[in-house]
Amino acid sequence: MADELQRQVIASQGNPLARKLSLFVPLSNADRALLDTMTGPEQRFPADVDLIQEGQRPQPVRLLLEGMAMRYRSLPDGGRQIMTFLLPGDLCDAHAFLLDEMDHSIGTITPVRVSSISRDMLMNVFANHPRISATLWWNSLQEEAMLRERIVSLGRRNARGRIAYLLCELFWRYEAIGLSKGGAFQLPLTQLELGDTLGLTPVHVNRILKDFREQHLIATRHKIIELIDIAGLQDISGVDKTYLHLNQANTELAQLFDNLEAVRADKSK
Amino acid sequence: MADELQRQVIASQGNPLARKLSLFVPLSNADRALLDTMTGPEQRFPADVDLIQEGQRPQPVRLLLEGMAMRYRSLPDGGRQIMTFLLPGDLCDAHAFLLDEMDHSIGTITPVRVSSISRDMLMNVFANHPRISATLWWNSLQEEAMLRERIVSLGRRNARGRIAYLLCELFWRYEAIGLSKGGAFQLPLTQLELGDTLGLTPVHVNRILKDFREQHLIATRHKIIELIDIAGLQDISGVDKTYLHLNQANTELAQLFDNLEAVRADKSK
DNA sequence: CGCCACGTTGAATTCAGTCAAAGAGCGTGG
DNA sequence: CCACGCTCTTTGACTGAATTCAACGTGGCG
Repeated sequence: MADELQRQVIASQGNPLARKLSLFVPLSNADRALLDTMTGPEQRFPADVDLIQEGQRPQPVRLLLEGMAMRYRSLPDGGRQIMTFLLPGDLCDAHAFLLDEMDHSIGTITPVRVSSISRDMLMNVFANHPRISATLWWNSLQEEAMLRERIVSLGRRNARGRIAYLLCELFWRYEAIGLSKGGAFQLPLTQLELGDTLGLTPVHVNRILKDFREQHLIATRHKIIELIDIAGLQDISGVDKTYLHLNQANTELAQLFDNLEAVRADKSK
Repeated sequence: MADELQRQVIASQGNPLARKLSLFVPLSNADRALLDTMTGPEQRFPADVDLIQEGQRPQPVRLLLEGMAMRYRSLPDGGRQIMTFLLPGDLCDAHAFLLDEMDHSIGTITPVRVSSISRDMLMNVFANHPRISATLWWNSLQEEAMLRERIVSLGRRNARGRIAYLLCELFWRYEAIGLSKGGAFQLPLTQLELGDTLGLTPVHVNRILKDFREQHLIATRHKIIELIDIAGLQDISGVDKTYLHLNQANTELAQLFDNLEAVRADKSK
């Protein structure tokens, strides 16, 4: 317990990428230093702009430092499906740079601060730093797990379940990166955006949120939402937190990567 | 027709993994030889069994050689959501071995033949064979893209659109690995399974398939389905084939990996 | 043959969507 | 400072796509 607290204290400092990746395995100071050198100068973008659009060639990997963004796809009929929300510490395309063409867009929801990681830097990390590579890998596994959970939600949960699930996921993710307070966190999404995420109309989202408020499951003020009864929401959605794989590194494997790193270090002497 | 498809399965021997990965970049003979050495002895499983279950620790990566399997999740209410279908050449968990616990199960739909790739072998490939690593990477990117497309389908398409989309995806995937003939391929799924994939009841799936048949969009006999009017199905679903990223390697990047490989080879002399 | 899972069809029900309109919040500019 | 315009939220009445329930058909297999 004390260990965990200690780790959180360390984790909540400095580089948002390091903070995020340390959720997987503890990072050494050397690791942190390396991660600090990976990111280029900071850029800012306003709300409601696209960082990259469907059909474009992927750009250097971007790291979200502050604010909220989304992966989404525009449909022929004018509709939109939001697939993922990007929170501070998330990488915009940890790997998509292998592909010729984006199959979705990334747009800002709030004003954001981002920094870029060059391809060369990333290739260097993959070639020479197995443990950091592993954490980046874990990061994309977690993303994939979130996509699967979204599929479960859209396929098998009703409107109440979907909304309850999304609120839980966002809360857990904000909590993990130290951006929650009690059960409360900043939720800058409109009801239209919630609907476009969950396959619901904004009207219906509104009705369900009203219901949740009346049942004292949540409270909202301005752009802050408080999950008063997380257990209740979990129950409504049937979601199980383990899919986020927080602090669930396969320790045996992490060890293996450490060894690989040690071997590399030896060779280079 | 069934015979012909079956013969195709047998005829298209050679390593299914190599066949799949070569969809991304052309593989050299050395690459193919390496891929051949990666896989262990063949195992067989009957239909309707789990290769691995939710909550278990991921096992050595499995490669599907023949048959069909699925990733799915069982829900507290007894329901099931199928997230992905695994076809010959697909890896069961190219990377999940980094995690402590599976967040979903993998079950067979038909009898299958699989072989395993040991962790050591995989780590070796990642450490020493950048181009193969890149193809494996592309493979998981493609999987992720399919998950996103599923989300779009479940979130924004009606029942007709969802079914049309799934038929197109399966056709394109079978076609890519040489297991289709004209617009026809083996579809061993029950209508219940289709429903569990698309968030629909089997009853409704049945009605829509009937409608598709009457509109001469598809024809079914036994477990073979023929997409008579693929353009029509695409139109109904609004799906765009590019999300599968077939033959869409970022050539510039592939080159980069080749160079990296060359440097490695030099060093080892 | 007879079982059993799967497919098919019809009728009633319901959850969520659609349409419409009014209210609330917020930035901007007069 | 207020008025305007805009977007977002809220609410009600109606509609409809998909579900549910129920029954019957069918095809493969021991």
